[in-house]
Amino acid sequence: MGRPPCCDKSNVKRGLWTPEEDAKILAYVSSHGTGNWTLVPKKAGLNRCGKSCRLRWTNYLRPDLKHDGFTPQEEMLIINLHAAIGSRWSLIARRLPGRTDNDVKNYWNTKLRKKLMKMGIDPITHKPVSQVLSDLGSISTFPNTNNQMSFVNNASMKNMLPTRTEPYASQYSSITTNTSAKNHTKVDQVHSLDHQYHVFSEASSSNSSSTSSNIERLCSTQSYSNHNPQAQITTPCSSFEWSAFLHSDPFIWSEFQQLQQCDMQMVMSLPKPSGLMQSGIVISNNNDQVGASEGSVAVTCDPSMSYQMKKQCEVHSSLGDSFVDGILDKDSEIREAFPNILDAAFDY
DNA sequence: AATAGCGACAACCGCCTCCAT
DNA sequence: CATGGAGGCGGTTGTCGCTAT
Repeated sequence: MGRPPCCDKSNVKRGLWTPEEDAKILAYVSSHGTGNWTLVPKKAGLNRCGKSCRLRWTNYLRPDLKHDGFTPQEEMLIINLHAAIGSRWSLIARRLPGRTDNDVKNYWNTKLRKKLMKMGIDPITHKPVSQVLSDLGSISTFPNTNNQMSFVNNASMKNMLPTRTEPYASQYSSITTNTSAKNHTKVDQVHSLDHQYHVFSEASSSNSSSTSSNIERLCSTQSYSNHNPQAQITTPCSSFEWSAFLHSDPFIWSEFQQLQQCDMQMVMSLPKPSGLMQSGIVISNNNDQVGASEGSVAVTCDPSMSYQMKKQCEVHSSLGDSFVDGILDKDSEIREAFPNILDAAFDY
């Protein structure tokens, strides 16, 4: 026995909205405000589902929405937040004023995912494709090796594989002597990211008794590392350096240089930029790229800029009011209490 | 000129969470 | 404490317009 529908689907209009319908919603909201969307269609004189009205308002009609294209800074933020928290579009959208979760999701699916794949980065794991392939190759418990081939045969994968020689494949292969890593099952490797996201879900539950412990487990950029054997042994002094990867590719490197020249003020003026510090962005104090921790992207800026960003991060972190902010705040606390925590090797 | 293919984006669907009762 | 409903969310589908053939 399922839940009854919120409205009579057969009698409500569906599909694209007309300007007249938009006007009715705007008029209704301007005089009554939002809330109780099930009553909106009736009161506003619309033959639409209340849920549909709410979506139309939140995704399109809201006056604070931006309808222009995404800026490079916004792109960067989306990529890094996606690397940190996965496809939690609403959380990501909250970091982008004027953007909705639908906007971000669509932009990711149509543009950014393809862009990353062209760069040779797996958009799901945010790892270099060669490493993803080597991870797959190392999983001997696959029923048959055709799985790997079907992965490679994916059209998009074909496009990116021959485009570059990726330097880190050998570097990753050189770090397989860690015994703790060997103790992990292959299944663990496959599901390490899934696990991370699962724990995020658990932690986001307000009444979960394990919330605090989960947050503590997640509250640093090592959340990947803690559960990913390969990442674990590469951080913080990973032999793989993103900077080398970025430098090695003229296309990518020129894009980063362009980004570097862009005005970072926009990023810094975001309501809660503290996410930058935790979502994988590593800010360098000099003009040389520094090796970012595994799964992150390094962004350079001049020292004063870096200081300003860090400063602002500190300010905003104290104002955190969301789940992510909670995690980030906790991270800051732990970093202060255990300044060397990122230097410690994790062994589970 | 017709049309197939594709990308972008709007909208929908169904599940989940939260909260009022 | 249990339950039902509203709203939130992520994944998927539909539609439109542009481009290549």
